[in-house]
Amino acid sequence: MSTRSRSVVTIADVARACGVGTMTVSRVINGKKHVSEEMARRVEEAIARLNYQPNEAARTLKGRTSRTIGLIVPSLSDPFFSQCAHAVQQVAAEQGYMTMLFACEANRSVEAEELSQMRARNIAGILIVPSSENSLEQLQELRRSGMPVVMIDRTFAGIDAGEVMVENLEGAFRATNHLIDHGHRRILCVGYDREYNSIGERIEGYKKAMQTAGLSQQYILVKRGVPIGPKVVASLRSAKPPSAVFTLNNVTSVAVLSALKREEIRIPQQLAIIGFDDFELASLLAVPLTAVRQPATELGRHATRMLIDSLRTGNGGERMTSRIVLPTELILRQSCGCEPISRIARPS
Amino acid sequence: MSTRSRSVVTIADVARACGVGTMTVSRVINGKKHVSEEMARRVEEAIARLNYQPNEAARTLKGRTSRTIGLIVPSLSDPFFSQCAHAVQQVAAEQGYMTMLFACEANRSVEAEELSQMRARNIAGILIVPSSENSLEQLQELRRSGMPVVMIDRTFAGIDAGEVMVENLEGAFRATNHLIDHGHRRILCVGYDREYNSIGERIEGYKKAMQTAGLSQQYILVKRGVPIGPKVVASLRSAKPPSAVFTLNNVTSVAVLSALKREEIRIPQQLAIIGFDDFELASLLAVPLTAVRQPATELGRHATRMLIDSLRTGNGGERMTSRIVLPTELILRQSCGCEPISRIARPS
DNA sequence: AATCAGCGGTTAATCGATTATCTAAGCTCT
DNA sequence: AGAGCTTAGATAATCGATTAACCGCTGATT
Repeated sequence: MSTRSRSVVTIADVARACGVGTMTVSRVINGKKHVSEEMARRVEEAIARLNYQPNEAARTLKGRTSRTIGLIVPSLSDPFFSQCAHAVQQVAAEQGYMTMLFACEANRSVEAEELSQMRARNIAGILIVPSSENSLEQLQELRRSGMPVVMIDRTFAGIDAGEVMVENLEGAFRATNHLIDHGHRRILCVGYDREYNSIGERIEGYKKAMQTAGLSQQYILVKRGVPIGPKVVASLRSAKPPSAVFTLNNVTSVAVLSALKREEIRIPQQLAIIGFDDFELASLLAVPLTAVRQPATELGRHATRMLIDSLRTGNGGERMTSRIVLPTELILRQSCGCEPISRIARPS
Repeated sequence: MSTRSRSVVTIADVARACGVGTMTVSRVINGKKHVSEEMARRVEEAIARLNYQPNEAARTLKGRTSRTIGLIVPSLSDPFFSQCAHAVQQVAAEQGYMTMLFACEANRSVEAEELSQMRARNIAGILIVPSSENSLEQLQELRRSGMPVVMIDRTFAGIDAGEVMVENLEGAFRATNHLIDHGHRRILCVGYDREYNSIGERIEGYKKAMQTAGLSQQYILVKRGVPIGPKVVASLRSAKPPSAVFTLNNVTSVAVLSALKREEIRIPQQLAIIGFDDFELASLLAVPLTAVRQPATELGRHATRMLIDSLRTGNGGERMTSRIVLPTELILRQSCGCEPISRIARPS
């Protein structure tokens, strides 16, 4: 017994307890060869008895890489991202990796700081839902130093990283067409900023549908932080009021719905609405929201597998331009004018 | 130029570039004394030029503790926890700490694994919303080894850790009384398991209100995973059907609302409902939900400050039985029979 | 009989930053 | 002038696990 009360059990303590060298213990821990079964049993017994646990910092320092992947999402309050994060954590855990989860809250300096931490902490690889162009350079530098990177949901051009996306254009196209099929002619496209390509693709989908139908396009696109609901309400009082809106994401849908409720505007009679990105409570809303569902869980799963693959094969140093694009699904509810299913099923 | 292309810039590289010893560089990085301003400038310039970043693993190994706190929550899909996590991350970042966020998804073995990782990674301190009694022993052991621990939202008896809670009993008492004030006599208390003391306290609040009013209590308490909505619906067809329900948390509220909607049961006419734990979309629901709001952000803030305080003062080794209890707030909407405010404000 | 291969194990170097200890120089004060 | 103190910096030990290099032994090969 030394005087040190820190009670940190090291590999040397275990070795001493068994009367062997540290290398032998290390071999047992890492399942390497050249250890007799008998010895392995003794060592394992000692590990259990002393409640020894390898110091991750030491392992990382020597091994140059931790068995940890970093996940950066813009926000945890958006269920789309939290669902995604959940999937990442599950798959990573199955594969023996820990996940460090960071929410940058769409703050570019926070995101930069987090990326910088990734390098400092010898993260094995990065999963990111990039939220600011500013990080591009930093990501590129990480790529150059051999760090595998997979981008989820959004991508930046000019960076050699994996990509896992959804069919934004197609989803938006179908959503817009659904409104057109319901007889709407003046359809407003609403959303926050267009700094992410995913939003851009959705806008393209809307545009394509409108053009194909020979309709003129109407937009309300604002910067993050600008209240968007009131603008939509105001547009209803304009000369050519829209009869329907297509909201470009979750947050927008909620913002618009709030404003419409506040103003007691009837959905879908006065204004129909269809949103990109579905969420759990969408079906319990005053008027259940028709929405384009994104496969958040699948997105997270695929991205994690892609990252871990390139970790395993060690080709993070090479090009890693895999790209997976997942389909979306249009969930029909009542906000676009479809008949409520329950009414059809059981007329009262 | 050596042959190593790993491109890891070390403190030695920086020192060499300035023609000084590593100690000097280290002093500059950590803002210690005994370095001339002139020298400090040169070193900082070299750090910037070489894009040097201290290796966190090495720092941790030597310093015995990382500037990282671990946060374990049961789930990320529950907005209460994600809001809380957000607050933790913010406060921690302000204080120069990183947050490792883990979601255990109420899985006890995952929680155990995560706690074990905490120790292996020399986490400075732990914030936890404990979800399984099984972790108690593990937490106690971590406490004994001097690791500061703060429990959020729920606590376990017999563990010497900080606690940041809400006034569960009081909140539930007021909620139940609100229903009683509306003339309800048969009030059903519904929720998942009672393995957390926070749920237990809410039940106590309900019980106290009912007893005080001389009413008899009715419960539906099920294990996690059991569908609870149908049970509530079934109770309406019993001999003594409840006229109101008090749901013990977020998840329960949503489950019950779903079932009521499916069965087309009118709220609050056929059944009034009041929930513990408010959420963003509560006001946009078909019938806006009256709920007991918990100060999730404040909870996270206080817990983080408490943890970092004990990290600073280094009294994590001592007793750390601080306890903060935050008040709740009853948010009146329409699910309990109150007049819709908008109707009052502007009769149409 | 001599060499070789593999097994089971030890010793010591290493990863990168921190830090105790030490040297040298500059300064004040009697 | 020399003791005493502060400043500026160097050297080397240290944290705990991994791993290259090495050693002695046994049994097989030629």
